[in-house]
Amino acid sequence: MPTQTKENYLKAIYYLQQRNKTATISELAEEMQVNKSTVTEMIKKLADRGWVDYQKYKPIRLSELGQVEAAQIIRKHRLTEMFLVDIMGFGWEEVHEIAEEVEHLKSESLFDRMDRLLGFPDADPHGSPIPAKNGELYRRPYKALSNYRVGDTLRLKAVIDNTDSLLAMLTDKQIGLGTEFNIKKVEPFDKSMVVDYRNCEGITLTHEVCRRLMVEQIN
Amino acid sequence: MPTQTKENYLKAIYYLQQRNKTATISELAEEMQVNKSTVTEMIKKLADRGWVDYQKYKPIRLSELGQVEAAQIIRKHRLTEMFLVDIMGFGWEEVHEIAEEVEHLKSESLFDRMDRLLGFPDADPHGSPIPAKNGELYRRPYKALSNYRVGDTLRLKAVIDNTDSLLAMLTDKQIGLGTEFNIKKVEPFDKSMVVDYRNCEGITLTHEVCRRLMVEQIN
DNA sequence: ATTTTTATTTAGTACAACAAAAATAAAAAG
DNA sequence: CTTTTTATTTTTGTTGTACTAAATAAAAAT
Repeated sequence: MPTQTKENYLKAIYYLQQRNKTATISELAEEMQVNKSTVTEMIKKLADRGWVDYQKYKPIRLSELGQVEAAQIIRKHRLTEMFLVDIMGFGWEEVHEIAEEVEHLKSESLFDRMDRLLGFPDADPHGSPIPAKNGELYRRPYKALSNYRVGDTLRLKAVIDNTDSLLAMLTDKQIGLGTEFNIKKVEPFDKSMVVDYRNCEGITLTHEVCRRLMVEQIN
Repeated sequence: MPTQTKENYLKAIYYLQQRNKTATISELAEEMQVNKSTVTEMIKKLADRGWVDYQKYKPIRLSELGQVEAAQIIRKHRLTEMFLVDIMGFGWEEVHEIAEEVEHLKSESLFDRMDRLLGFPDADPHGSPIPAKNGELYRRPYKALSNYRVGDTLRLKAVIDNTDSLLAMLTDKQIGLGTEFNIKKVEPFDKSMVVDYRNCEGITLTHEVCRRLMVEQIN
């Protein structure tokens, strides 16, 4: 059974792999805010327990086992977030921190019950998919809003790299999952977008924001 | 901030104090299933941090601070149990283990939210009182069913020393909080009681059971 | 007053998580 | 293809938590 720290390493590798197919010692050291030597040591331990495939000086990848282990932690995290929002009434910008703690609980029955009470949801409150218990995950092929152009109509399906402050801003602007955007203008200078949605017109979203809004096209 | 282990020591001292006004090294060693020397060492650390009043060879007591600290853990435990039963639909015999884990979470807002959703309950699903955040606790003056005699009518208000198997047995016998008992007979030989309740008549409860059923008299 | 019980001290183990500095390997640049 | 740079690993060492066994001391009981 991994400790909390080891679980956090597994998560970090999982996310890095998702971005870059692979993880490096340096990336992990940056991510975990520790010395590279600490990471090397830790990776050896994870390799010993069969959670990562590792040969020295080579990039790191999760093993089958580690993949499942990591996915289960992420499953717990995302189920918890969904539970906190849907059942307990928290705002979507409040739940990440709490879920960071709860995801390390061992009681499987707790998470199974959440799952059932929520009707076996397939995404968390930010639209991130919830892995199955066996580690499988259906990733939807959404693209970022920043990839579209004037005239396109898009529905918000997920927010990635979501920090509390980003989510709070979106809430403030009345943007949530399901919101439908019409792109009115794209500024060539800074790639910011002017969009309409709901009863809001001519709202400017910076590129930094648009990069994080994952949408599906509906026209 | 206490570690999980230290929190468990605080709880253990709290419970022992409740029974005996005070806790000893030996009792704690037995309770925590560790060597006495381990306990001595740990108690010194707790004393250093101001959670227990301790002089060597003398009995141990929680300090004001330790009292509050312990009460808060117990608050979290009991709120969690209540939440698991009332909101999540677990049976009262299923929740102790889960709550043992959840009680160590640091997110205050989670427990505050549980509290609110439950309507600020004053007892857990087994009738044990829930401490306030400041550590205060209103202990009701219930007595054990075993203290009463033939002809008395009693309402079940709490189950103490509740193990999962005891609770499962009570559920099986259709006994729950609020159940009203009529004492029909008390066997002098083994102090077992024959009682009527609901639609059940002539049910025998051993002394071991009756000692753990805390009741109020209603006639 | 001596024995027994209980508690403490001492000395040590094991493990987790970390870092600094030196050594080494791999990759990039010349 | 050698040199330089960068990335990684090794070595050595720290800190903290939780624990034990054996020796000793204090308190309680006979």
